Amino acid sequence: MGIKERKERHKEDLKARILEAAKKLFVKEGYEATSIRKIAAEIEFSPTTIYLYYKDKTDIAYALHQEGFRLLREQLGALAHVADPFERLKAMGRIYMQFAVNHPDFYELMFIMKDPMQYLKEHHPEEEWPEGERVFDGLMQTVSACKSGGYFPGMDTAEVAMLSWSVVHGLSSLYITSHFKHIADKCSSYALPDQEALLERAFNTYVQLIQRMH
Amino acid sequence: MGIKERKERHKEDLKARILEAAKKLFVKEGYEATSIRKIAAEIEFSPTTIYLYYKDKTDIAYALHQEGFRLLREQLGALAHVADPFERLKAMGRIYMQFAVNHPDFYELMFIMKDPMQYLKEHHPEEEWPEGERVFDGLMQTVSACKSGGYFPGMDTAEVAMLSWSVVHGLSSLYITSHFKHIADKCSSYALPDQEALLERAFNTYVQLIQRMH
DNA sequence: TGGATATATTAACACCGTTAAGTAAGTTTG
DNA sequence: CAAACTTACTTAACGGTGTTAATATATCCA
Repeated sequence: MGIKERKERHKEDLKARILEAAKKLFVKEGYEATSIRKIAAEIEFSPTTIYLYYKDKTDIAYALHQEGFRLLREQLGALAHVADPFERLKAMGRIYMQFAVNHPDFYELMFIMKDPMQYLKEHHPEEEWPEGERVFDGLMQTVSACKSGGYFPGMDTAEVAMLSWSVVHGLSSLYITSHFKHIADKCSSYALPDQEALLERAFNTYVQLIQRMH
Repeated sequence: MGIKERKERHKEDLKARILEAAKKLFVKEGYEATSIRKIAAEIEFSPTTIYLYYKDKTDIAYALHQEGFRLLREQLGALAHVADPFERLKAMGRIYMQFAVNHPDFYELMFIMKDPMQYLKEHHPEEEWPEGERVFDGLMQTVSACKSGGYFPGMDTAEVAMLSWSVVHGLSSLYITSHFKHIADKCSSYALPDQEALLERAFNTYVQLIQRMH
């Protein structure tokens, strides 16, 4: 029943097909609901086969997290057209938050959940996190360029980068975990409080703050 | 075998004893490892008894989250002695982050995990979150007092409050989920990067920004 | 051809949250 | 007083989870 005629099909790289199936389930039903057994059923293999290609579930979590970073970098690619460093910094924040809003499950896996970081601890004990470092480097470079343009005088580049990341992550994660929703009514003096508009406005407040450091 | 002589002991309020046991396990082993069965074993009752006092596990999660808020408000009590609103705002941020560092499991339950918010959606559909609102109100009042003192001219109180919360939450949560750890080496130009010191420095950068809005 | 090697399988372990059904004790009521 | 009812708790079970051990099957190479 399916377990027979699968062999005829291209079995090119089973590891890739497993990840593909995992991604499909993950996007549709979230991480928790993406069980090893369901992944196995999706590709019509026995559950234990998964373990021949991935050590355990956190291994798959990390692979999905990498997938998410590919997607994020794709979005960040639009920044290449923004010459002015301060405009680039602002656009970066907006794209980051946009990504969080559009792909909350991926965002969760990349920046909220502990599983992928746990994988790192066991497989790259030297505290390496290539995906995160790469994006953070881009942020550092942009902040550095802003400094060259007279922004952030007397401030440490890394500290400004960390703070900026924390701002957009704080906003994004409180939105995703729906913590914002429950205090949104206190935040909008007028009319209905569109969630995403609130994020935008809070971010603009941050932009106002750093704009004056010029 | 224990199931006999328990009745002699004070059974005052079993619901409270369940929560007590849950809290003990939770503090020692974290949320995931705190299973209904373990809680039941701890108080020497059958697992199903738990369900006579708590609807399901997210119900217990919410109770623990409330416990965490009691603890946080206790820490925030020290703010009563800080008269100057801007100093109070700074102290508030530091106490908040200190709480996250000292009680990461509670912090996770209160501000990172979805379970307690899920409970809210089912039991208080009117978007109420008393614990969160209470703390956020305190923040709003402090920001408002700062405005009266000339800070944040022309800025919206709620937006500044949201941003400030996002800053300390962003820093705290990235620290707890150990995302910071993996880019810490890029942040400290010199010597070993004490994690908590990094948080402090990034927060100070934020303070620098808002200090100039005066 | 025969043996090693890789690949996939079945069966099982030890958990989990949760529900249905049953039991024993205490309380109310005729 | 005894029967009916209620309360508090239990046992048993369902359907799921991640993961490991043991087993089979097919492929490749000597």
